[in-house]
Amino acid sequence: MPQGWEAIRAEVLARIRNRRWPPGEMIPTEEALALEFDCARATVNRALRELAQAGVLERRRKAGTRVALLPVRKATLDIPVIRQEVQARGLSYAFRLLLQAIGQPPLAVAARLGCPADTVMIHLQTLHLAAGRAHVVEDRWLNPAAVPPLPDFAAVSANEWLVSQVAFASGDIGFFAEPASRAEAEALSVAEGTALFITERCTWGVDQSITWVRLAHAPGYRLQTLL
Amino acid sequence: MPQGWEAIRAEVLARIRNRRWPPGEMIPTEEALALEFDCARATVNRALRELAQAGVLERRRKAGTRVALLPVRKATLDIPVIRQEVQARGLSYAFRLLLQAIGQPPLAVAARLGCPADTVMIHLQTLHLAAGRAHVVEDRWLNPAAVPPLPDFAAVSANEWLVSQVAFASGDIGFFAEPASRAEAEALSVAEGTALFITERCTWGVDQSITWVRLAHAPGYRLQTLL
DNA sequence: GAGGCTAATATGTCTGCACATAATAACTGA
DNA sequence: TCAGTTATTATGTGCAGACATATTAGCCTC
Repeated sequence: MPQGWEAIRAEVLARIRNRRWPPGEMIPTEEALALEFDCARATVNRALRELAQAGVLERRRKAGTRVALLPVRKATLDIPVIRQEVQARGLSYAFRLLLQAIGQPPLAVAARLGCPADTVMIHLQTLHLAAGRAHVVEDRWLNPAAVPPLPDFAAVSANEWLVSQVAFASGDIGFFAEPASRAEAEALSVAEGTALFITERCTWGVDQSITWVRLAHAPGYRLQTLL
Repeated sequence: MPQGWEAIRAEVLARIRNRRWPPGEMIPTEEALALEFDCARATVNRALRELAQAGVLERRRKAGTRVALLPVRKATLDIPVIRQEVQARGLSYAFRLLLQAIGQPPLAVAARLGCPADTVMIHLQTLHLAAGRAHVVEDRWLNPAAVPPLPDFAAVSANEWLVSQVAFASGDIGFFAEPASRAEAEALSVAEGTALFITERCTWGVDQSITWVRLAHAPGYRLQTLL
């Protein structure tokens, strides 16, 4: 007899996995399960809620709970600060500010951030090093109106400063592959056109855009997570 | 005065965002917040638990709750069946079975799955089409001992059949960029060496490996999610 | 001081109950 | 028969209280 909501979650998951409750099937009500497991309905609710959040169950009021037909697996990615990511692998971290300038961003960037094309922004390029070798090139456009007075970006990386200093309301992130541009190739010491893993991120405050950033990872980089 | 755990979550988040509770700071105890918000401690608990799960708060028994110093952003990716992903974009879906064979997998694949190098597995290669154009090349090794009798993979894509027919206990997924191999280039109708976005996935049952799969996405593919 | 025991405390979980909410099922009348 | 209304029902949320558990802070001994 399972006890505790985690045990109940495990038991329910086991019944799904061994097909006692096959995909698409309705499972008993919370009340019935509470009776079977001899616990409060709230406990069953907690367990089933977690499974629904993981995409294993589908729940609807009144209709009840069913095993998901095509379980949409959900993977959770951690998006750490680059320094943490490098140091977590036991490598030493360093960075070099390649460029700090002021100007109008490319149209694509302004459009993506949803701000006027003639907005003047801060342009930063930073090279992040892991164990002394080029790891990531960061290309960033930053809306000066959205952030507090700037620090010295040669002393603190924009990547890290923003995360700890500027709260954002919403954002999105995309991953794709692209051949290395000439500048990226040079910064990463690879041949132009090399396949690079790119991360592109936009963040917005409540009523204004904050920053757009593109991270070009050195070959061999792999974004990995458990299912 | 907020009411309901979602309102409390929003209020707490607002206080963090506007720096009334700055990063690293301890926030009041659940009991104190329950008093302030005039609700039960369980309600506050629910709100804070969700924020902790999102990486915004760090909680430890007895020590209390503090605002995360470097909020590890967590992004949740949906890993849908390819057919669903294509159709969700309003494109027609089709697939072609390129290869079905039996043999020993490459050493790297066997090692990654953690099974003996001489295990005989099923090798499948499938081309997935979106709106009639090459979208993804799927290269899969499947452990026949782990799955029920096989269907006709020319009629049902392995990608979809597995998800709905075979339960797995654990798995991992990785993303990276790689130049197109000759075979991939041919299947996707691109030049050899083109930068491709690769998804690689392993899944295991309770006591045996199930499958290893590598998806090579056509140029332009972008894995996107909200933060 | 250093090391180890003890008490205090914030969070984690559970219970039993209540009411809210959404969605289906049953019923009703034209 | 069908549209519209009402009743039913499973989940969603809330409350108050209790005990469990992990950790810290303080104390005590050496």
